[in-house]
Amino acid sequence: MAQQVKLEELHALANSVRRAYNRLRHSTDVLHAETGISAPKRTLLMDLQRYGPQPVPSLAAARCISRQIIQTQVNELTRAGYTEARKNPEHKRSSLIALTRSGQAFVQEMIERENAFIQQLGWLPEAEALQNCRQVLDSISEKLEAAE
Amino acid sequence: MAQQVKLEELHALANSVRRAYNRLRHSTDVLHAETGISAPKRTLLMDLQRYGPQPVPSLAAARCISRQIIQTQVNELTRAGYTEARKNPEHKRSSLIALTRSGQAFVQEMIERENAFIQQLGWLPEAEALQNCRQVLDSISEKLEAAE
DNA sequence: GTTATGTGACAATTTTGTTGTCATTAATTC
DNA sequence: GAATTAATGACAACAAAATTGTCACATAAC
Repeated sequence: MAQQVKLEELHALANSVRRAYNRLRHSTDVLHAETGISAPKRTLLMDLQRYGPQPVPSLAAARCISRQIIQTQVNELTRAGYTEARKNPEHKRSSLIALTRSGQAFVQEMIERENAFIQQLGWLPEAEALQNCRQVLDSISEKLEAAE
Repeated sequence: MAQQVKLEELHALANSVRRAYNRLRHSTDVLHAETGISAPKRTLLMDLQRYGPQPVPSLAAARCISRQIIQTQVNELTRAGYTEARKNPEHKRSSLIALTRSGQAFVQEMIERENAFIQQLGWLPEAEALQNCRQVLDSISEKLEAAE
């Protein structure tokens, strides 16, 4: 019985995650529209900033999509000067994709644009609530990841 | 300064939402692969069960996408017997999309398949943590929605 | 009654992602 | 060390998902 309640709570959370994701994607699409960089590429750049340089297959695995599409996006971002390939000390064949100076500046601008937008909303949840929420989501992601 | 920390916490949460969304989508894709119903359509069916019958434009607005794509999906789901159009007492032209008996059964099967999978993971966060997390996500979604 | 709006239908296009293949290079195994 | 296996980048064909634009028509607003 208690289990039943918990399961429903989890379904409800999954629903809220989808809702937040869609809304977040839409708001940032509008906010960064002028940059001409699509949502998948923006996420890629953000990930590189947050997690540091990574090879293409690892970027693909993190998002559960094929490495081919990430490769294409990276190629285009590299052509645009936002990313570059660096030597990988661990694997000689698979180079690390890293933000260039220009890419770092681009990410910084995105963050500042988002910060301004958030402050314009004039509201934020408690920092502790945010942290707890993040922990729950991350632990779910990790569990699902491990279940592969 | 404290504001700076909070903003970073929010960016981190947005990142966790994206990560959880992708992982969730992948896991459910695998779990429901045999049904042959795509993720967008599954979400549509789930939404109809959770929120009840709704007109097409409202389903589109909830997901921040054009009404045309929802219309197409609804048409296909109706052809498959999972949804049907019902008279809308509020708007005479825009009918309510509802789950048929067969659609309800399909959703029920999905839920049961997911429940079995969750229990197989042998783990769940605390119900209270889930609830708090959901509240934070929903309040963010609502704020973004209101900011349109 | 006339105008404006919202909705469903259809079509063309773009974006995003998958799948398959190939050559090459690195890692593994013997 | 040689042979085999696996991983990576590049390319191509294809499929899915979503956008944009247009049209007809019924409803709502004026």
